[in-house]
Amino acid sequence: MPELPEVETVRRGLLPAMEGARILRAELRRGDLRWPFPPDMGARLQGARVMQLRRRSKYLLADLDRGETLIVHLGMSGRMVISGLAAAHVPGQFHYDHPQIEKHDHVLFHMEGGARVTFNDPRRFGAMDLCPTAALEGHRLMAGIGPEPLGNTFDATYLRARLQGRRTPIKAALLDQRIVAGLGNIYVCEALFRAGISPVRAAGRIGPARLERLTQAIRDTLHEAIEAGGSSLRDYRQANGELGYFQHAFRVYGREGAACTTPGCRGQVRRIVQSARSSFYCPQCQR
DNA sequence: CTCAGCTCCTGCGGGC
DNA sequence: TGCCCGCAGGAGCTGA
Repeated sequence: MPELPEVETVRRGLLPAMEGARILRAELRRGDLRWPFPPDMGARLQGARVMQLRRRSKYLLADLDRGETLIVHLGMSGRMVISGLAAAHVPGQFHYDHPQIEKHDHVLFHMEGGARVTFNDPRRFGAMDLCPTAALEGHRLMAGIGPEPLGNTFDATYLRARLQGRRTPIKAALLDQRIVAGLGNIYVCEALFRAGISPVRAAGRIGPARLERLTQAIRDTLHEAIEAGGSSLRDYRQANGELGYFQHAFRVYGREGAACTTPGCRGQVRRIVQSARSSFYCPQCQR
């Protein structure tokens, strides 16, 4: 499910329940996700205050007092579901209503203030770990991750240097988190479409002007998706990171056989498989 | 170093 | 209706 815009949307949705609040209790309903939790994770979280909730790439980072940071990855199917927060804002409602535990509810954060944040992940490709905040950049999951695409170190010059001489398809290169952080299958397809670049083109054989267009397309796509996700957040109780309204704005992803949306283009969206994953593109206007 | 392919896990939708 | 198959938004690991 979640690429950078979805994780950012989840982060913003979680802020009212988590940032500044203490974790009264972290209820671990199993001992692992993709990897085992630290054996004492529950104890290390209990009573800790979330000083700041950040995002790096597709990771949520909760900086705790005590000098540790909780690292959360949502994998393919992870969600963070808030409940109980509304009660504090509804006059006359004096008790917190939490839904029943559901299948795949793996970790429950019982927050100070009455909210509950439930981590649900059917496929369990997600992950959680604790790391000293000062050592975060060296954590095995963080080390080597490339620049944030919405940050100011990501530009055509950077991309050109990183892609130079690479014969791998640009699609695969953009999915490589070491080159640029946070992109996944959907937004790579969408950005390549907007930039008019074929997903099969060798990464090192894209000229500077087209790389400029590509970096701008990546930024635009992500910004618009975050914007759309944000607008679906008005009801924060449903701030679960599901694809927001932006999915209706996909131009190629999941639209195999549909007419290309480029004005004047007679092309049809095609689906091909690259490194075992679907790529959607218009063969007419993506070169 | 680079790169393709496999792998973890569950759920869903389409075809028969 | 039920079964089987392919596919799914991630990314670490292996081996060529």
